[in-house]
Amino acid sequence: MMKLSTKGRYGLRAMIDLASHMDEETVSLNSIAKRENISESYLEQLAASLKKAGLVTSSRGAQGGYKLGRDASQISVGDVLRACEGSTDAVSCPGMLSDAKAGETGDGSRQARAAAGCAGADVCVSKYVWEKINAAITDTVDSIFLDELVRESVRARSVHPDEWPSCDTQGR
Amino acid sequence: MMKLSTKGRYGLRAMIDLASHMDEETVSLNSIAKRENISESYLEQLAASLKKAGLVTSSRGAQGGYKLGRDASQISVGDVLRACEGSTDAVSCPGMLSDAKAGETGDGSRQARAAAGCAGADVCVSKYVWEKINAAITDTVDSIFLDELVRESVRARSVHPDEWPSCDTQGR
DNA sequence: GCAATTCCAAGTAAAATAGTAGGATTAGGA
DNA sequence: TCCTAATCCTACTATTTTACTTGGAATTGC
Repeated sequence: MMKLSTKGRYGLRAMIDLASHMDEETVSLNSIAKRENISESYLEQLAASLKKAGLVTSSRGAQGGYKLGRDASQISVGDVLRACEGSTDAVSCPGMLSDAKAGETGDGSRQARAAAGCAGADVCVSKYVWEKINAAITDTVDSIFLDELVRESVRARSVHPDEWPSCDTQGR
Repeated sequence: MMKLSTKGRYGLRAMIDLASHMDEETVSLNSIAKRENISESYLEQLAASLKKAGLVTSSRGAQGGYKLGRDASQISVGDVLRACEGSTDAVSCPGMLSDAKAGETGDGSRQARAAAGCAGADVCVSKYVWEKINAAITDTVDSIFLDELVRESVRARSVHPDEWPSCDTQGR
């Protein structure tokens, strides 16, 4: 139902946590997992994606751990979500990419394409809508950077020192 | 991964189709299903949701069918998606609603709340992000109305009379 | 009455999600 | 040099959600 999965949600939480501990040499997944109340082994998978995307670097062995791959001001929420979720598109319609699988019936007739694709009157008008939705999401997530969120979190803590509103751990 | 499901996608297609046939007395699901290449029985379920939301009206029996519940210029894409999908929120975090299930452990200590909810440093800073994403989506879908899409689809058909780009029927 | 239609409630196969499990590898420190 | 803390890697699995299908009952125009 168009929900962001835990990958994106936990991933962002982990990155904010990491950005908040830039002073430390390295941050272990174990410490993030404890602070954020997320399964460590599940975090490992996210860390792998984040590393692949260059958003974090790691060092192995004892006293090893993770660091941000670049300054927090250069990492957008979109970067994180795309790394963890694969994409931030709410809709991707085959017609938007390559014309996947079209003409599997063997002939290239209009009839065949219509049967394989969407057919009929309104055709890809919905595509026009999906593009707008995707653009709105992209614009939003690409305009928020980690440093802003770290500042926001410091502020939130000082305003409500002993109030920890429950958030998205079991968000489904 | 934050995808709109077929409910929302088919639902919008069906509504555009219906809006394009406002001249007819009623439109049967069977005819929509054929034109849009969507399973009729699946459409029935969407029709039920759309009807519940007041977006369509129906008449039973032979020659029965559906009509738009109000003028196409008064039905937004957001109306349709919310009816079909339940919500358009990409993320809904428990903390945004009632404090569901908090304190199930029996005591109301901070430790317990932290364990049940999200705990630690960044707390609900992510919430700030989710709200922005949800607002961006809402703004977008609530600013597009069916009449615009009908006009757009008429135009699209006249510009590409024999090109039917495959769209979102098997969009996953 | 019969055919076309909406309406309704379950059931179901496939896919995606949200994890777990079990180890191999690496490196710092006692 | 071993021990321990850590990343890294691959696979497995339970649960949930999705995308339908099935089988009918109720309604109404012709």
